[in-house]
Amino acid sequence: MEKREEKRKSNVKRGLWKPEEDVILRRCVESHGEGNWADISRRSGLKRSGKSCRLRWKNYLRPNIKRGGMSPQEQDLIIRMHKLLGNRWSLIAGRLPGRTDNEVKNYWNTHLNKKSNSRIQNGPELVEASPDKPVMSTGVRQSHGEEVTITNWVEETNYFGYDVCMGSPLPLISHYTDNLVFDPCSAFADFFPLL
DNA sequence: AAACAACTCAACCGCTATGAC
DNA sequence: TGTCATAGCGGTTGAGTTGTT
Repeated sequence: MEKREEKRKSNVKRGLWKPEEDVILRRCVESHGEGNWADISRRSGLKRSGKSCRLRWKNYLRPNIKRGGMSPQEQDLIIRMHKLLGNRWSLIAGRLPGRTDNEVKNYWNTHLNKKSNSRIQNGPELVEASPDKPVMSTGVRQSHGEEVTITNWVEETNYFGYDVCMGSPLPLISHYTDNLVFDPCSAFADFFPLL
């Protein structure tokens, strides 16, 4: 029997979460804490895998989660970060308070991918990151692509000089007044924490 | 109103990283 | 050092929704 078929026939529940399941999971996490998802899965009595519980909590139930449409600032930041990092959704989401990697990824695939492509077509040729050919490496997941030196990366992306995404000589630090400021210093610290 | 296509997004899958033993 | 269990990540799927003919 196929592995996948075996899983489907097991008694682990899958599919959309019901509101009552959310309530149970929330109570369980609040009383036992985040972390041991296999244990939470057992304690909750929900026939969900630990993995499924973790995902549901992380993407929908945890406090301070932000739902709804992306602001123009958020869109802009996603495009810029994607230009630098490629499909490193968790890193990108880390700079968007209240947004999850899954949400950022979905938003990119459904909305911004086209927008970004059209910008690239209309603008000058740019260095582009991709999962296959990352412009830089964070050193967090070395299995993804080859390492490049910081110097090469700065040269390739023109990181500290120009707006890489738009291909125009705009300063990277935006004028936005909220916390969605693309600050190269903090971004650099995120990417190279040991330097 | 019905049929079909296109889109959206929640959830799942497979893989890698990490930590405990 | 090797093995196992678990967490986390990115890619993919598929059900539901919306738009078009």
